[in-house]
Amino acid sequence: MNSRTLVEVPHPGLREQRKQRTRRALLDAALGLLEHQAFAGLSLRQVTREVGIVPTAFYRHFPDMDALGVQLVEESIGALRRTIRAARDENPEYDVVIERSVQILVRHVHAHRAHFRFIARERSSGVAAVRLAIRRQFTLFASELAADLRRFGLLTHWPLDDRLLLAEIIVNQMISTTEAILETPPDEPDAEQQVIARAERQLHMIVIGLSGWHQAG
Amino acid sequence: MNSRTLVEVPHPGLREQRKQRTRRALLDAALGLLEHQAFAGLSLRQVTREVGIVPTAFYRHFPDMDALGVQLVEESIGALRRTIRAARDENPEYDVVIERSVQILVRHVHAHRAHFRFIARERSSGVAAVRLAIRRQFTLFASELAADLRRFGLLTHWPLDDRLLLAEIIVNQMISTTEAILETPPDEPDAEQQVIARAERQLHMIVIGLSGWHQAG
DNA sequence: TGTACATCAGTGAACGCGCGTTCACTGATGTAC
DNA sequence: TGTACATCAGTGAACGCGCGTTCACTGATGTAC
Repeated sequence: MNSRTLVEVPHPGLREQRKQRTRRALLDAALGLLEHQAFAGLSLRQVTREVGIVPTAFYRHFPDMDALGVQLVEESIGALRRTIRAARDENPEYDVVIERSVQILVRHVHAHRAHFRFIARERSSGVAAVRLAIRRQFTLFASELAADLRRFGLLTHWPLDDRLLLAEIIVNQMISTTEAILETPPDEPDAEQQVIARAERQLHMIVIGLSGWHQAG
Repeated sequence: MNSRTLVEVPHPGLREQRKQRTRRALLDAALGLLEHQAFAGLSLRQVTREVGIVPTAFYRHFPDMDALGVQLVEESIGALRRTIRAARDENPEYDVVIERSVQILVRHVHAHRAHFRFIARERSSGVAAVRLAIRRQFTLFASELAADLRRFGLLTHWPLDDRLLLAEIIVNQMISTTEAILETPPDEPDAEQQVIARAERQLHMIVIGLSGWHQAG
């Protein structure tokens, strides 16, 4: 199997390398333009102009703009989910998970600001294909979180359904936090620190406050 | 003052009546078209075509499409806020407020489905003027709720800041619930009943679960 | 290694379309006397 | 009540513009021998 792969792809090939570079440039150009406009308002001609190729060359890479948008969703949320999963695996003790999770979210939003702005904006508006792709990823997120919550030890006596409801609340809260981070000016660390502090306290309120709920309620 | 008003506007005048009817028709036509597309993609010509007037006549009513969008935001959220405030005033006992609030939300989403879809979609994307108008209304909502929470008796010993954080969590949760209701097909009451049941349980988890938090945490 | 042919990323002209906005206009409604 | 003028919501032609998509093409890269 290894040798077969080597035979089929000895090295990518100069032409293929250049093609991949152009494809990447189209995705990055779109992402850059999406900082200041909605995906629905983004034209094929704008993107190719930004890259420096002729509009018709776009069709060598994507059948239409929708396909480019779905690709952006998949690489954005894919990277986020992989990193958050990995971080949760590294920190199985529930009492540091909240601080760590907020830190991870903040770091990710900084590192992939454009991707997150795109996701936040297209989440509930715009092109149907893009919106559905985003929604599916968030559902996956919540169910992964529900499974992990169990491992934290606090909520093992809860029914599965209630852990899922709680996971949804947390995901909603983190989406809202992401939007708040994106809205703080990049040059105001104080404003952002305040957003972070608020997010941590809100997650504490939800998770720790609710840990005793089934006895109390 | 009364007589002055009567003198100035004895009756609206035939021409003024017709103008207001056309203005209303423009707003309603836009709302109808927004069921199936984003505001940023809505053209002045589409709206006037729907109403049956010539594109240039649009300028007799609004300086541009942005102004029409902001007007839609204000009438949508204005109506919602007034009704929810009134309902809370009618039901000062905190233990019925959750069920009542969810009922009110559901009834409103049904009665003003198009308005709510518009708000949900434009909340985080699209035109800046519209987005900012929506955000301001939600902030007002949360601070009104924080004030009312105090009156329910449960949270009087909490610091003001924490009541505000909790109010934000609840508003986020209700926005999320609204989006879930909008996504259930109108002809599937079972699916919607499930959304309602989940929303009520999640609000219970937040409000009742957290009421003992300051002692426990 | 050298040659002859195939592939295919990117080119450039052309198309028809819907857009926002301008402008001078029309004719019903409103107002002053 | 009747007349003469003012207002102004809606008209219709025209404009320049950016759009997505088609098509035949070019020339560098890849492949078979």
